[in-house]
Amino acid sequence: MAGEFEFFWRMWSFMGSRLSITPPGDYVLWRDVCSYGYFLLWPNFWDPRGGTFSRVMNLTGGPARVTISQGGGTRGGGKSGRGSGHAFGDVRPGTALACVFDRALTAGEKKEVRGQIARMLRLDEDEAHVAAFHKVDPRWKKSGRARLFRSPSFFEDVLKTVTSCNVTWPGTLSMNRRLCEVVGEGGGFPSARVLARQRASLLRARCRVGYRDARIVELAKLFVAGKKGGVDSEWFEDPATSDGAIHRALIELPGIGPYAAANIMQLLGRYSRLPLDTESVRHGRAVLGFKGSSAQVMKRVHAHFAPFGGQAFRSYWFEMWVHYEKKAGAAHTWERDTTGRVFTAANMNKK
DNA sequence: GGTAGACCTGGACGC
DNA sequence: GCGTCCAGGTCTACC
Repeated sequence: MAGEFEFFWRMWSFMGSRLSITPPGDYVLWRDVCSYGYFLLWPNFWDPRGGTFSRVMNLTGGPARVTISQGGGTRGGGKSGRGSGHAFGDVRPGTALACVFDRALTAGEKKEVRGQIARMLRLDEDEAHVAAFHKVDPRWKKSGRARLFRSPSFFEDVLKTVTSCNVTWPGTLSMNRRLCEVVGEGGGFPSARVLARQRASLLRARCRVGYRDARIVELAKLFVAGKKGGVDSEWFEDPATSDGAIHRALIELPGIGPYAAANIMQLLGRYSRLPLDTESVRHGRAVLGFKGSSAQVMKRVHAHFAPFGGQAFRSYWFEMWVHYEKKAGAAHTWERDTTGRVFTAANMNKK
């Protein structure tokens, strides 16, 4: 009997789990994943030829790699008329998402990973939510753009934002890759618990995070402390918490200033504030035609998008994203290690 | 409240 | 191959 049990246990472990997730009726994987720069940051990987997204997920029973496709994630030429050049571009919106894992998951892990995938892909933003945005800014109704890719956890979103501050985009790519390779379990993004145990000097030397080292460890410790005097993720994710309270709490965190706080707020689905940075100034000058000092252009960009109210960030972002795509091609065609390194305005200007 | 300078890394550039 | 300069947002000190 013991031999039979071992045989079945081995077989069960060897076979990877599969999940089917029904997204909102207008959901398009290639459009809604390749909508924000974080889809290019490790451990995330978008395969522009296959139309699949994969990464290592941190689960209770250990790391597990998932590959997500919609309508099979087929290869080859398509007839989408969207310029995708891929069959996955023709997938009917709302088609079920197929999630394939590299190991068997327990029932508890399946529930856990469904929540993480829903967060990452913004599956909570249903058709009515999208329509509310398009009502305010109809420019994006035809393309259906509305959802912005984010991380499976609030902690990863905060860390990714910290690694995007005061550094050029290739530096952000490098820091995220090294954090996953050096500290992450099984190549996944390091959890708060793991990072809280690290020495700042190790993060600086091996992950090349520079002066952010101590701030990252401090942030991780705050997330581990949670409700006990630290960062209570549930409170931040609770729609009942006011924008003002969240902004005040974020600014108090180490390494989080006005730009990072506004960016984390959009990652929490709160789109009223604009994370204005040097890219915004370039956009203000190059696309909107604003003149003056950086501070003056920033003020004008802010005023320009103010009429969009609670949707300001998405109007601002898609305007800038479309500008990137005009220069570098559609985002779902970007290779992480080539176009994905140079798509920002700062790099395109150098060209 | 506004401003200046330090903080680090990686890439570009000149020699 | 080496040295120098620059971009990038946050934090602190100072006015």
